[in-house]
Amino acid sequence: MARIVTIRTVAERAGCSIATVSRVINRSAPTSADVEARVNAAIAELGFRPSEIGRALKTLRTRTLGVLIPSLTNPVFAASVAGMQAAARARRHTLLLTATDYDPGAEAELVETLVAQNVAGLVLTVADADRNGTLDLLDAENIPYVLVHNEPQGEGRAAVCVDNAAATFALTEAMIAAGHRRIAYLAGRFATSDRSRRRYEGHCAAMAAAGLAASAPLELDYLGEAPGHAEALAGLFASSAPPTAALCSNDLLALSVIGALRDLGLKVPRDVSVAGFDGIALGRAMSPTLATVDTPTRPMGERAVDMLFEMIEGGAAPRVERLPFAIRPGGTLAAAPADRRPRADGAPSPSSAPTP
Amino acid sequence: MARIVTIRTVAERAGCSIATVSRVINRSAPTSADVEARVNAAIAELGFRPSEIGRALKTLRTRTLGVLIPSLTNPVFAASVAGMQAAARARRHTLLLTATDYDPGAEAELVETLVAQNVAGLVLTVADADRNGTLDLLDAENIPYVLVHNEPQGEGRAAVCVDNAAATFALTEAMIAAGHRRIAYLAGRFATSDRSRRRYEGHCAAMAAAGLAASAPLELDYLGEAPGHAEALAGLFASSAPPTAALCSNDLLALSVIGALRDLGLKVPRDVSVAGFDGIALGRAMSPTLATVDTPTRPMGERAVDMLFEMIEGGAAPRVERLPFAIRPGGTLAAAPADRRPRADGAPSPSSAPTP
DNA sequence: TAAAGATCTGAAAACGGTTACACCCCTTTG
DNA sequence: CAAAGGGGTGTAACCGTTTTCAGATCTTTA
Repeated sequence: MARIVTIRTVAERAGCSIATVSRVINRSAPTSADVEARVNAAIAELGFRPSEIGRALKTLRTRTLGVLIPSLTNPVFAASVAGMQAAARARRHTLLLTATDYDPGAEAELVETLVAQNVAGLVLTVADADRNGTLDLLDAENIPYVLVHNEPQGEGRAAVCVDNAAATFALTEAMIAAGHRRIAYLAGRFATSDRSRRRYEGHCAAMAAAGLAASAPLELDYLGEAPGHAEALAGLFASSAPPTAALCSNDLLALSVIGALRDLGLKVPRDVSVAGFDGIALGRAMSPTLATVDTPTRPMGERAVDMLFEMIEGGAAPRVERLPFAIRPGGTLAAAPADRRPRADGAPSPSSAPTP
Repeated sequence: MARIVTIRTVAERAGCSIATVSRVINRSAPTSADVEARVNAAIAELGFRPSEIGRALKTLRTRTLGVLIPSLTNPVFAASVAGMQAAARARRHTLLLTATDYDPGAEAELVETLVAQNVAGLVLTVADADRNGTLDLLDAENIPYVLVHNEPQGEGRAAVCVDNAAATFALTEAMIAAGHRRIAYLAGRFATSDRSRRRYEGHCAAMAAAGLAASAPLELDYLGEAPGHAEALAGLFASSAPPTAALCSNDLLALSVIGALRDLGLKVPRDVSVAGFDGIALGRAMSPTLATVDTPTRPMGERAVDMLFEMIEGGAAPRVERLPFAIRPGGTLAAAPADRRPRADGAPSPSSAPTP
């Protein structure tokens, strides 16, 4: 099965040496028009296609890029992989795709698998780019890679991302402008991830700028069928001064939180406003629409691959590239309700200003 | 860069031949406990990982599966690739992923690219599995492959799909039961694809069974930002006896159609009922929810890879496996409106029966 | 005690390409 | 006319594995 026709078969048919065939294929050295024609004819007749394996063994470099993401089920990563695929195809490369299923422990093994295949370079979305043994290893072995969605500190590592802190700052500002004072910050399982960290920093900065106290982040597991978010949130929202808004570190988590709030008998956005982060299509389609941060996921994948090639071919130095984002207003973020407990002066709460 | 440490380095360090190292790694022949320990120690110290390239060159078989899909942006394919990835990982294989971007002409070239990488097998979603030169070529070269989402005629080709005709039959029945008599059938760009064909057949069969005439399918391009569906649909719905329902050959198309109908001033489902096919998450989240056929996309990807391994390892014969589907009722499919034009006897239309 | 296994190991030949090197032949130049 | 140069080609080494084959050592059996 598979391929029986090799470069030797072609050489025989064309009446020349395998070296000449190779030269014709790769235009790596001048060849006479005569032999060139014979070789091309033989290739066409035999349906020959040079084995990438044989080629790779000699050059120790494949026309393949290794990709590692948490999960394809998350439309954010699916979109960025789609972008990578398009950019790679434009350069006649293919993607070797692996997914960790949100298990940071799987990262090392999967990256090793990819490296063992002699990929030309890697595009990775890891849990934490700041302290990551796998990335250290790649640095040491001088294997080119670009991070996507991660936002590492400093400029030592190549990455394509958005300015997570600035985005969450802006989103928090919008919430504050809508009159919210007690805002819960809900983080996904990746609470320890670099982007989660940057996002929370942005949130805290915005709260501080408004003279408000940020609450500690509540870590939730946003995967699986029945994550039991309702119970996790019950305590938070049963307090005497419950949050009037919940800022979720990503859209999928926001959807789950909205469902959990509904289970608790709370209406979104009447009782609680909710916002997410990422800008998935689902958020646009649902009702009310999801307030979130729109991020250019597909272009991020494209840019990551382009940057990777700049490093591979041009020896470009690694740098962090931040793509523009936009706050997307949505129906889930409304004016804060008037305080449920009567205030001392009995006046209506000033926090019921309309959404800007 | 990349790997400097080869099997030779390990052999040197362990004080044995490379053949013995290979034997220890693969347990392909008995080795003494002594040398085994030395080799394993050397491997660990050097951080050696055998090159898949070198291995593949000798065995002419990689631990890699080639995947070809139309697009990752469609959650249907993203989910099935996620399933493939999981199943492949369980067998220590990785996926080489390519996408056609809905261009059937790209199929041949991309499959060739995959084959040139000596993949162990292929998982494909093609436009048309019935007459497909690329598949003929794979058959001739005896390269194992499994189709997903395609529903080929006969049993000559391995495939994992749903019974498209039966599903559309059931969906059409539901529409008829809701009182719809004039149903438009809207197909995506893949109007000539095998699954589109089977789906339309099921629709026609259900219409015939109810003594109704099926309309010819209207082909729409459901990609891009502004597909201009509104204009395409304008003629159809401006007729004197416009359809009261639209059956769309997939969910993404259904979403686009709903938007186009809205642009035409028609309300869904008050004026027109709409149903899709696939069961994407978006359909559940939107309001009203999308009536559709729920298909097990992720399990389909898993099953396809498992089936592929059965063929590669066990030499299993190709067969078509149909996974179960379910009609998912949704708010976009409601009772047909009473006929707008008064009937001869002036009586109310009997078609306004409630949804079952 | 010699012959016949059973176990373990190493040398070397693949696998399918690329490429350094040598070579031939033809043209140009001193 | 000899030397130099260059275009076109072939030979063979090499890339990192696996695997065949033969050999070495040790144990068992006649």
